[in-house]
Amino acid sequence: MTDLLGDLKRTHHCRQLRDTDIDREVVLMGWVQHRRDHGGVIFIDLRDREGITQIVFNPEHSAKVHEKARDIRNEYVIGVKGRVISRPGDMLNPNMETGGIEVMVDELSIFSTAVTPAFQIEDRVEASESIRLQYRYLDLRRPQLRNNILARHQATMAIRNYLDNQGFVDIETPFLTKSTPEGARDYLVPSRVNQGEFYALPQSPQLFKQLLMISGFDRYYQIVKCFRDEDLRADRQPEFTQIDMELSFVDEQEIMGIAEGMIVTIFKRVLDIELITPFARLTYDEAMSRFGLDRPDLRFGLELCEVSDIVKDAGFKVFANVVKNGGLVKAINAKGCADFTRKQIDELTEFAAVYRAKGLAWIKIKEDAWQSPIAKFFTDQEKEALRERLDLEPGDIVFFVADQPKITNEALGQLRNELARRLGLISDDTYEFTWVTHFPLMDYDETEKRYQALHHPFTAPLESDIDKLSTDPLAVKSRAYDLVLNGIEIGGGSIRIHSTQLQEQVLSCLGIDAQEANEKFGFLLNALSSGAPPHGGIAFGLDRLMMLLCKEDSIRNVIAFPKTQKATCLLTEAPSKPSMAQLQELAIKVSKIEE
RNA sequence: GGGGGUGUAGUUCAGUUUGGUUAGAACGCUUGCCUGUCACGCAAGAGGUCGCGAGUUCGAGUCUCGUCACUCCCGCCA
Repeated sequence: MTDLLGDLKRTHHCRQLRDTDIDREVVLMGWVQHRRDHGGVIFIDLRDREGITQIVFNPEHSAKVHEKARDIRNEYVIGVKGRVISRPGDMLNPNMETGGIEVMVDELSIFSTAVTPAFQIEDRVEASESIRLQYRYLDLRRPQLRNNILARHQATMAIRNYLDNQGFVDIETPFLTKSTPEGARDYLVPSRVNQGEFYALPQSPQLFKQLLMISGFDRYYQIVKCFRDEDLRADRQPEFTQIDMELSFVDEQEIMGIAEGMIVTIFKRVLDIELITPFARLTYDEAMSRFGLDRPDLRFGLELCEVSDIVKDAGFKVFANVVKNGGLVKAINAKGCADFTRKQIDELTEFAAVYRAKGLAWIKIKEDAWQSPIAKFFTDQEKEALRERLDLEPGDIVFFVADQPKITNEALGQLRNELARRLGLISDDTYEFTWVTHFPLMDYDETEKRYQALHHPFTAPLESDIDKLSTDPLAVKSRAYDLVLNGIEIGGGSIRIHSTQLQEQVLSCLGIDAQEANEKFGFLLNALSSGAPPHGGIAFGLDRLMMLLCKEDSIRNVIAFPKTQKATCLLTEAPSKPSMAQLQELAIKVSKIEE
């Protein structure tokens, strides 16, 4: 039989009491973290959201309460009334915030018993992820996960405060909405009232926030769930949260400034770190050239260096042919790493192969000679040019990738990150931000044989590039920008197209004719022709941002109830099969049913 | 769709390379003892479908095939 709350009123939480509270009569409530029964005196560590306080049951103080306390087990939920006392002499616990005091219990209520938990509720005990997800309510009791969720709350409060001060209005947009043909796979929701038709859950509120600008709300924001039915990763969940913003009458600089201010506020509030602004800015072309990726990690050097011009006529046909066919030969000089073993080099080659690099050429620079399978193919002149370009000194090893530009950059850019990890060049406490700007407006989809928007079809092209839309679409740069933190994209946005005519022109470039455009985005085109202010916006991945702030390597650890890699919820066992009645109501026949 | 890793007690793992007696350890749990611990201590005890299924074998946790789950990555993710 468990106790009711009765007229017990909690007076303090479990991280609150100090020696200034000695002699005070208090009521604490919480979960039993540990019980230490000495036969006589019993100690219990009482835990709540805030922390832990030691409570004491002494038979000499109250035999009846002590007797009752003998039944208490871990994770029972109890309430105690008692007096704060100082700990005797050398019994202070400097490892606990409340280690100077304890509560001598006069009254004990056991609100709930608890079965033995599937795993111990302690940070030092790491259970497997599937057992943690199955008992997520227990996992969330662990300080690490609990603190992540609390930090997330701090972050969203800081965001709401900041954006409110900047004149942003929080407006909700629909979850049951229209499928957008471009982009990720949609989650579909069948309509009962309109049988055979489906809503889509939004991949982002993109179109609605642009409509809100046209409605004149001037500055909109929303901390909002978005849905994408694609395969999961450590930093990708099917439902995730964006800090979504849109502003009228602004340019890139103003949006980036406001976004920086928001990031600064979050870091101050969550980590008490003062970030320095403005953040670094790189153009897309520069990022690709120097780092190989559009999300460069600026915490270390190891920059990429193009050597196509030096090796284009080399006896090493692999390099020469790549250059002849429009490819790119780039290199990284890993300073002082000439002692890499054959095994290490093989591992790195394998690593590069993941990103479709066909090989990884290397040269070790020794005191007297170059040691390398390919050194013999270079003339002295070419060697000298490489030495100068790559700053080659004895003790260095240099890695080359030669392939089509996309592959060369991706493989070598990833190799750069991998080398930095292996060499311990990455500091855990450094936060290096950079904006990446001037993305290409579109790229060419080889499988579908058409141009595709890199960002989305509503992104404005650079004004100076508009005339290239018809002549050289791939050369058109956009007014899009990403914010990158430590090599991870945490946000992105753009100035939008606010002219119907330009929007139609871009859509036609993307192979979407007037009729199709009208079916898919007719409402947007109509709205654009009804008085659209110049506008733009940005959206941040709250989960990724929190992952970095909490030093986690998966966003699952900053989401209260995340899904597994197969997009299931182990706690609720979603998704599940619908009943026949449900399917009939929706006029849906399922073709793949196992019984 | 593809490649890698993992799966053994409630939990975390060892054992699998080279098949062979009763499958171990730590923590947790139960019981007893213990009045100053704080990851209390001491003693005793309970606890196993070796993910699941088939196969090879005199014999399978161990070998083979299949399958399921979790996880990392590639593709995919405007």
